[in-house]
Amino acid sequence: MTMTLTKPPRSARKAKGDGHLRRAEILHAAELIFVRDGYQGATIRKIAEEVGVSSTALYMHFRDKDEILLEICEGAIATLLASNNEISARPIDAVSRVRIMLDAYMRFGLDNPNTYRLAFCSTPGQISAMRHEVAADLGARCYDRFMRTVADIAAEGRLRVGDADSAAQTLWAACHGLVSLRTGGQEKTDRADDEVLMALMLDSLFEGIVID
Amino acid sequence: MTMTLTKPPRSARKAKGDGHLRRAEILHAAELIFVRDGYQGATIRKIAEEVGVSSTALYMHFRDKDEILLEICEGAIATLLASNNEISARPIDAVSRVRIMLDAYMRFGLDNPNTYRLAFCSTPGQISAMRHEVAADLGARCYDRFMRTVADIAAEGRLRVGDADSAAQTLWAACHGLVSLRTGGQEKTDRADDEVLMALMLDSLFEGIVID
Amino acid sequence: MTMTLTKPPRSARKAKGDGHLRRAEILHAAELIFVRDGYQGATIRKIAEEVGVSSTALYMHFRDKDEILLEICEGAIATLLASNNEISARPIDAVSRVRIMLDAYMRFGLDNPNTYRLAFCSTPGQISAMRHEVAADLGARCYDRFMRTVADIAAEGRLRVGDADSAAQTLWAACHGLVSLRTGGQEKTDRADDEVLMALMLDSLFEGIVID
Amino acid sequence: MTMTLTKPPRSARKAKGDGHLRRAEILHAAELIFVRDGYQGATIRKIAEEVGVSSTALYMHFRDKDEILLEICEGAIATLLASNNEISARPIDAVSRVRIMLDAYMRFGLDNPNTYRLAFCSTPGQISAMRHEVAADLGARCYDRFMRTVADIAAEGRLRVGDADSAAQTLWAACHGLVSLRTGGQEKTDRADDEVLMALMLDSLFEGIVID
DNA sequence: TATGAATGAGTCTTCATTCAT
DNA sequence: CATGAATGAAGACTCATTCAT
Repeated sequence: MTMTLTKPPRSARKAKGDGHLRRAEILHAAELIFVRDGYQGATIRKIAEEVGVSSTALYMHFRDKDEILLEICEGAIATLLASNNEISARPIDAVSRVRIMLDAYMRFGLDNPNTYRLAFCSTPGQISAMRHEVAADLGARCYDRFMRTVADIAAEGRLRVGDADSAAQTLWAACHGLVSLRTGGQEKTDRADDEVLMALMLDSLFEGIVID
Repeated sequence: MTMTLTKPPRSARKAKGDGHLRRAEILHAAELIFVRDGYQGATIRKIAEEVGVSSTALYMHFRDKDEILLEICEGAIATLLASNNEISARPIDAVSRVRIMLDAYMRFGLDNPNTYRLAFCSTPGQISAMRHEVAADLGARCYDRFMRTVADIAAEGRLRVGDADSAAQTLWAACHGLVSLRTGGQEKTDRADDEVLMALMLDSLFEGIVID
Repeated sequence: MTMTLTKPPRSARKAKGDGHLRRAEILHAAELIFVRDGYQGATIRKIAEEVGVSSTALYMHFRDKDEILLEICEGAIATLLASNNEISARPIDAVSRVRIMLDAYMRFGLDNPNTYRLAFCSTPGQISAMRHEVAADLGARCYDRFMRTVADIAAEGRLRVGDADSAAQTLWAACHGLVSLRTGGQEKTDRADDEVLMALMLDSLFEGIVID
Repeated sequence: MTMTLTKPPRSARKAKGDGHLRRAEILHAAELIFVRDGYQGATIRKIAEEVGVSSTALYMHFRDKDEILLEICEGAIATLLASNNEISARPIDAVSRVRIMLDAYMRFGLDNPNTYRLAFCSTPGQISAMRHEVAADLGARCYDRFMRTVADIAAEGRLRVGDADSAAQTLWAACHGLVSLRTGGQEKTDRADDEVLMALMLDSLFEGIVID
């Protein structure tokens, strides 16, 4: 029921030499800085320094700062979309599919905390509006894929609430919260293991945390 | 079972004379700016302008920018701590107390979205490390209060999992996720109402979202 | 028939201390740089260095770079407008008034070459469009004052061409050309004196340079 | 008495193979950019893009940016020099020759506004000093040719002032002023036609604008 | 001959912060 | 208590130019 979902190396087709290597390098460095210093704290200079090139060099590969950020977001969301598409096609019952999707979602977040936080914890308005649409569209399709699977549960009559959209949002939000807290660095004392928490989260959501 | 928990208006009178009034005024203005312009968009100058004084004046009352931000966070967390303390003292069963705590927590977040995000969604490193400890400490006590109440459920033998800490983290994280998504501005289409989602979240967590 | 017309010191009413002194200092320095390095070559940094302050300091007195440039232009044009207004009110014949205006115009240009070139030799589009209107309006009124005086000549039936506007533009343009060349640094060999050229220009324009 | 004097189109064929064609192509493109974006707005990159080659390629043909600019200026001035030489050889009276020269001069400026402004309205210091000499020398010969023709008028005893140099500078300056204003974009309202102004300028200069 | 990648210097501008008053 | 003036560091971004290929 679990599934490891790490971001692919972004297809480094080095046919034309190494042009795309630098691009990937920059994206990687940018992600590192984002975790460390937050969205706005990730300056062009810091990223360039991390890569080991001059600030100017970044502008050869990306139009502006937002393009870097957005590309990371898009990559993350696209990965999740692919994941959701794949899982939704599996010939198993709807409840299992939803659980697996959520599990994959959380694992992705915990495995790629920087990318995750950038893509899912940043306020819009921090990114250029125009480009934001692309990411928003991908995200919408990603959520849609998930919501439709939740609707399958409803179709089986197994949903405690009739509204598939509400149920989907609730489930997604809960898992998002787990990743968000665990990757936010808000170290609470005596933290249980990620695995335990993920399993408990899914169990709670589907079957309840208390015994009647 | 619900409980509205909005931060008090912090007495925004423009009356001169008392130093503490000015301090409160500044905090109030700072919060407004946070709502409008986000974390890093809240500059000292904007805050000063909102208050109607010079930038320099802020330094009469606060050591630096972070101190303002941190004080707001502390206020938010302190409010929640008070809430948790009050609820935990109610002569009702543990499950109800936990539900009410979570409900109050979510309402607080949705009612004070930017204060919430500032306090609970910002990465450390965005705020001066030293001062962060104070907030972290308050947050820990806040969480502790909550966790002990969850432990009460366990003591009643009604917890599906023995580990109260894991359960508490899971519950808190799920509710945090809801607030986080709803206040993050990642507008998904066709959103159900906040009230519906909050209720559904609690029901799902406690009793499960699917029917066996 | 001549008239010295140097820019006034910009009314340094130092009632409120010395706030306006810095402003004047900056304007003065900016003018110097403009002559030396041209319009776009006059950077904020160079101006600040000339004044002896940091670049940042300029922003306390001017919103942005264009505001500095524009203020200089406005001052120059306003001075000319005042000159034209004063001369047009003199109780002498129209031809004399026009000659004196042109004379004053050329003298202003030769006495304040930097200001002059900035105000009259820079292409629009080099300055923020919005602010440009103010200067354009002043310039229009300045020209209008002149043109009306030329129209007085026409009313006296002494204009070789009926169209006062064309005549006015021609006269103005010719004198502008003299100032432009003499202040442009395009040192031609063996240059006669400014005084000689100015007189010759006016004589030629009004009575012709050749003898029939 | 008029004479159209437009710069030749400089053979903008894209055919590869000959180095000199490329050079001409670049000069042609550079002129286009000057018209569109002005002196400093004409960047190497824009020029290269217009030509359809990389920025680096320009350095195969020109030492640096100034060399391109300067070559355009030289071309312009050389064109004028050729014009002046041709006109000065015509078997007509000196006054006519001077009028035709000035007419050709103004037409050249109005037909090639940006080349003109580049060559005749830019302050030295905007262009590398060393290279400026070449253009200055050409300009001097150009002016010399003109001045000698004015001297012919003086030799005929028809010059109102004995000093041919002063007269030549005055005439040239006046016509320069017309072109300068008309190409500077300082749009005054209700502008008469270029043709009218040019004719009026020449008539005024030679015969006077007022009637005795 | 041409290029993609890179760079250092420089552009305007904004920030949090300090100091003399 | 408050301020106007000032500043150094930093922000994103552009430019002319170079170098290895």
